[in-house]
Amino acid sequence: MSDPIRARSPSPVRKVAAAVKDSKAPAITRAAAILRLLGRSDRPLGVQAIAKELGLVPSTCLYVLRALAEEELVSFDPDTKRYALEAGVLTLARHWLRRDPFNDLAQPLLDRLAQRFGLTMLGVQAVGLDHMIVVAMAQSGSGFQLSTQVGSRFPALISATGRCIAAFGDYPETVLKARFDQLRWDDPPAFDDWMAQLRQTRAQGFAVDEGQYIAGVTVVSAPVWKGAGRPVHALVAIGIGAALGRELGALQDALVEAAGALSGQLGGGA
Amino acid sequence: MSDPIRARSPSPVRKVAAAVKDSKAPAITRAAAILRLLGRSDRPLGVQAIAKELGLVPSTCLYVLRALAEEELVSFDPDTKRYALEAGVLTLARHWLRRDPFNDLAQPLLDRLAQRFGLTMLGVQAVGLDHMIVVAMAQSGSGFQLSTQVGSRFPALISATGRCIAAFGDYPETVLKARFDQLRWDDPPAFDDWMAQLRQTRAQGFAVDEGQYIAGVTVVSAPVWKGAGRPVHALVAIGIGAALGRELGALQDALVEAAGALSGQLGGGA
DNA sequence: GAACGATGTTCTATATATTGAACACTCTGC
DNA sequence: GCAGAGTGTTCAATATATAGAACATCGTTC
Repeated sequence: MSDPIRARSPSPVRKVAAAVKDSKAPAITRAAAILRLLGRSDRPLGVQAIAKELGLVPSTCLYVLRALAEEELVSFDPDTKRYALEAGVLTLARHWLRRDPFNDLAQPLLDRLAQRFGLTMLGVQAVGLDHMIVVAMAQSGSGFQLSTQVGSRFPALISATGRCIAAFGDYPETVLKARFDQLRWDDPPAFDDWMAQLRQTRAQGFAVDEGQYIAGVTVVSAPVWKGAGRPVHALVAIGIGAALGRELGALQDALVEAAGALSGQLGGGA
Repeated sequence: MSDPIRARSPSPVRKVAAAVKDSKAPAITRAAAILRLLGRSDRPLGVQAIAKELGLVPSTCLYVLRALAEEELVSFDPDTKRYALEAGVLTLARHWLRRDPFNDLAQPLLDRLAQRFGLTMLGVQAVGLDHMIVVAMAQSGSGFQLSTQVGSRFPALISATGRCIAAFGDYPETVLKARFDQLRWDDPPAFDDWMAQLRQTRAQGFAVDEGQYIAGVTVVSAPVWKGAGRPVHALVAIGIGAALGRELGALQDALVEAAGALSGQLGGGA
C-alpha cells in the first residue's frame, strides 16, 4: 500500500538528518519535523512510521513524542498507540495572532473591502524571502469565491504580493534572481519583464498580477509598513479576472488607501 | 521597573526546572516553555530575559532559540536581538484544524445558531481533565456580545461544558473532586449539588450554567461524540442571562439537535 | 571619554540524551 | 495453537548537548 506522505514530500529524511547534525539543539529540530509530519498526515501515526519517515531512531522518536505529548502539542491515544497534533498548537497560534496588531487592525478593513467588491481579501505576512503566510482573511460570502485558509503558505516572491515584497525589500538582484527561478507560475513572466514590473510597483505603490500566477485570476496587492525598513505585511485582493473588469481601478485605489491607513496606525509609512 | 510577565505567572521557573529534569528530551520542554513565554509576552524578549524568567542557562537558551528560529517558530530581529513568536505556529495550527473534521462541520451549525438566537456560539474540545480549548466560534454580530477567541483555554470542568465533560466521561468521583476543588466560580456550587447536576445532565443530554461561572451569564452546552467512549467535543451557547429569558427552552432543543446531528456525521453517538 | 554594567555570544569539560540492541507484546496467517 | 513479523518499549554504553565561565560588544553614566 502506498504511503501518501512519502508520495507527497520527496525526501524529508535527508533534510531532517542534515538539520539535526548542524543544530546545537537537535531535539528541537526533530520535534519540529515530527510536528510538521503529523500536520501533513491526515491520520494519526505510530512511532515506527514517524521514525521511518523522518529517518529517526525509534527510541529517540519515542522520547521526543512523549515530551511533545507532555507539552500538549501532540496527542497520544493509549489504545491505538498513535500520535497526532494536539490543540496546544492552536493556543500558540492564538498568542501569535494577538501579539501582532496587524491582525486585529487589518480584519475590519478586509471585511469592508471584501463586502464592497465581492471578492476574497487576505492579510499576508512575509517571512524573509522564503515564503509568505496568510494571517487574515475575509470573504464576501456571495457567489463563487477563491478560497484560502489562514495559515497557508506561498513562496515569497509569487504573484502580486511577491512583486511588492521584491519591489520594496531592497534586495540584490542576484538574490532575487535565484529565488525567482524557483517559482512556478501558470504563465511565467521573463525575469527582465518582472524586474520592470518591480519598478512600476515601486512607482505606483501597489502590484497587480493578471492571470500569471493562476490563469484567469487577478491579484492586487499593496504593502503595509509597520516601521522603517522593508514592509512585512500586505493587503491582497483576489478575484476572477473577468468578473473584476471595470472595477479594477476602484479596487486598486481602495486597496492602496486601506494599506496606507493601516501603515499609519502601525507607525510605519514611507 | 516591574516585569509584567513575572507579575502574571507566579513561578514558571520551578515548573520548567522540574519538567526538564524528568524528561528524556529536555530541550523540547525548554522549547515549549520558551514558546509559551513568548506567547504571553506582548513585546519581543532578549536571551537573558527569557533565560532569567524560566530559570535556564543563557547559553542553552540561546541554542534553543536558534533552533526554534531555524524552524520558523520564533522570529529573530538581528538589530534588537529580540525574539518573538513567528508565523510558523499558525501553519501548525491550520494543519491541526484541518485534521479534525469537527472544526469544519461545526462551523456552519454554530453560525446558524448564533444568528438565530443572537448570541455567541463556541465549538470546544476537551484535553483530558486539564482543560478545554475553544476551536471554533460564531457571533451574531448585533448588539453586545460576550467574546472569546479561538485557542482560548478554560479549566476542563468549569461551567456547563465542564458538567458535560464530567457527566459523560465516566471518571471516578475522587478524581472529579480533586479537580473540582481547584475551580474558580463567581458563585461556586457545592460538590454534592454539582454531582446531582451531573446526573441531571446525563438524563437530559445537555448542561446549563446560570450565572455560576460568570455572574449574569448563562451557558448551555451539549456534548458531541466522535466515536465510542467519552465525548471530546461540545457545542456551547453563551448569552446574557437576562436577555435569553423565554428563548432558553428553544435554545436548548436546538443545541441538542445540532450536537446530535454532528455526532451522527462524525460517526459517534450514544 | 573612560569605566561601568548589561547583554549577546563563544568555548570546553562533563553530565546526559541518544543510540542500537534486547525485550515484551499484539496481531496475522497457517 | 503456534510461529512469525510487526509494533512499542526498556536498557546500558557512548557520542554529544549542556552548563558555567570567559570573551566580545553594546549603551550608559559619571
